Amino acid sequence: MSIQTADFSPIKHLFEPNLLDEIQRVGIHKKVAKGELMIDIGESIKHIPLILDGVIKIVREDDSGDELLLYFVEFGNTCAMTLNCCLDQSKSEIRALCESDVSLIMIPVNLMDLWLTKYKSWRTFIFENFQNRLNEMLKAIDALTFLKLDDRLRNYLEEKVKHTNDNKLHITHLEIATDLNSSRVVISRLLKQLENEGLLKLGRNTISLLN
DNA sequence: ACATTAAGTGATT
DNA sequence: AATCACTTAATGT
Repeated sequence: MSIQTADFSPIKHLFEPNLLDEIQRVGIHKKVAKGELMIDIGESIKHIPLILDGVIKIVREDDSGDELLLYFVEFGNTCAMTLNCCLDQSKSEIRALCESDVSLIMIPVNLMDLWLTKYKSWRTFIFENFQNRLNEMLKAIDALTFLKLDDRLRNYLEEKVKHTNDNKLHITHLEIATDLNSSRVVISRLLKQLENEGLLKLGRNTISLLN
């Protein structure tokens, strides 16, 4: 996939013209299909992803191999954890999966430092990203420690709907359970409860949010 | 028709 | 809230 076919409009306003030129020259445009693994835990990072379109989900894994959803990354953003890894050349602490089809630009890591001194808009972009991610992370921690599972489930569903622009979600109870690091049975019961409260409608492989 | 996968249920910790 | 041990229902081959 050549860089020329990439639609830059989502990030156009973020960077100064000179930088945009350079991004166009050195960036590699990639399209990744829904469900694909982008970065796995332990992988070293050679490129910084700039997301043009789509949503990526960032998960953490515990010792027993259970996944826990940390947050989503949308267009015009980068994953701060990735940036983190780039800075000290360490291995990835997280796993990145495509929540939808994703279109992105890969920037070689070595340019990251250079651009920090060279372009003001790049600095702003990086700092803002760190800020955003830090906030997202705080939200994730809050949810984890202060919210009961049924509240977390509700948040989760809301966020899903926001990302897909469709209040009919195509997802299984098991998938939700692994995202929230819970068990399928519990999720099924909570969902049933929400259905009885009239908040949603359940089907096989689908959950329809009502309002 | 049979096997596989998703979802529902009661009991137990 | 989690786990077990089922059952039932929907789908794929």
